[in-house]
Amino acid sequence: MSKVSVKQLLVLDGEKGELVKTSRGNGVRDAKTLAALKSHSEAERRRRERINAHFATLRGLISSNEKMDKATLLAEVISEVKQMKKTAACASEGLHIPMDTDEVKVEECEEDQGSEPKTFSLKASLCSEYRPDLLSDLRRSIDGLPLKLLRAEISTLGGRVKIVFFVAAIEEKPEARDVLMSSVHSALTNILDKVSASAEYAESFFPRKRPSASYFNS
Amino acid sequence: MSKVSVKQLLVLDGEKGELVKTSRGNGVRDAKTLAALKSHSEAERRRRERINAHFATLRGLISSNEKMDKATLLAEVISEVKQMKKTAACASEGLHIPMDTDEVKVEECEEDQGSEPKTFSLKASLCSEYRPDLLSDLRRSIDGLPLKLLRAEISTLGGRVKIVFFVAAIEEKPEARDVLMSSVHSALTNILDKVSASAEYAESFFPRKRPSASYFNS
DNA sequence: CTGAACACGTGAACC
DNA sequence: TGGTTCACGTGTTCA
Repeated sequence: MSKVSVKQLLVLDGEKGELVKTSRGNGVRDAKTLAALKSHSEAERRRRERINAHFATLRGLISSNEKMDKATLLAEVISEVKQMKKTAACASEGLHIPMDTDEVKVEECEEDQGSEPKTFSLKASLCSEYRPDLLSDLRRSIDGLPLKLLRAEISTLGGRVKIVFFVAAIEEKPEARDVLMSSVHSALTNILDKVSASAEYAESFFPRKRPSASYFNS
Repeated sequence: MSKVSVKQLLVLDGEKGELVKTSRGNGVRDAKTLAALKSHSEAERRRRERINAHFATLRGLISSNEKMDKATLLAEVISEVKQMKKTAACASEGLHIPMDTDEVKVEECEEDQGSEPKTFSLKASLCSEYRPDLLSDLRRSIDGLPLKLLRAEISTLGGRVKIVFFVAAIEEKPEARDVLMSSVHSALTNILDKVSASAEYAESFFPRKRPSASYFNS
């Protein structure tokens, strides 16, 4: 172990709060460790400022206009996010409105009965941020599968898009259904991943290493 | 001020990390202050646990599946909340709902200033009954014009569709604007005529009014 | 060895 | 006066 194990006493003067060394056994080698300690505390201070800036931002974002405890602020944020996710899911389910959560869903539709050969229908949906090649990618993925596209619905809202399409497949074997459903699912998931990869816009604006050019104060 | 101002030296043993008092000048009166100190540290510990529990909850709520820094986690939460608020506001107010009357509209957007070459933006919209080849017809029309498609919004409701798209054009001459606008308008009108031609019989049943999209008006 | 990230205990301020 | 919240410096650990 690389424990430093400095055999010395660090004496904290309770009156002035200064830290003085009582170098026991060796001379003045504390210049380095002192500098290290200082940079350490400064780094920690920067970290604190970063986090607290985000806290301040959250305070501004939360509808409540009272000043809150850090903990209760987080609790408020949590409940608000939960509520928003719930209503978003509701809106996305009932109406076909693309809400905030990216998702892909594949479910079985009603059985096509009586027709020969036997077919079954799927309802697949993809909800994501829009990107230019989304539709062509989607078409390519669908074309690559043994499916017949029955109907498709596309809706957009504020840069987001929800695509629902209904496809039919010939049922060769009963066990082929799940395979097909999962392959549809993975095809859509790939598209969704490609979206989030290409739209990787970083809203991060915190200088990693900068001699503290006055963060912000509001 | 009720400064305690204990005149004593606190000696930190660097080897074991223990904190020992070297009571300077007075005896062992720390029984009370020690208890207070302990309860203080315990309270602070509880506070930390509370906050960190909320951090953990947020980690679970955020869609990202990586484990993140506290600060980045907060940043992520902030951006998600912002996004949610944006789409929520958009959904409640600015929805482009396909209404009862077929129409095509072409209007000028805000001027793009400062960019070279000079461009200007148009907002064109088409609202009609849906038919299968509508989108491909539209795309063909748009591709035939000297326009750059900036953004398009498609929304559907009950078999009707409204398509709004924003295009930019290079402004060669000032008088070319009106020419271009009218050509866009006629292109869309042609598409709309083709739609109503294929669904002509339905027009006689619903001359003018329709059950409108009432459930968007909360 | 430097740096980043965390938990901890403590001083200060505010009911 | 305690009780509670915050900021700070520090020890520790990991990459």
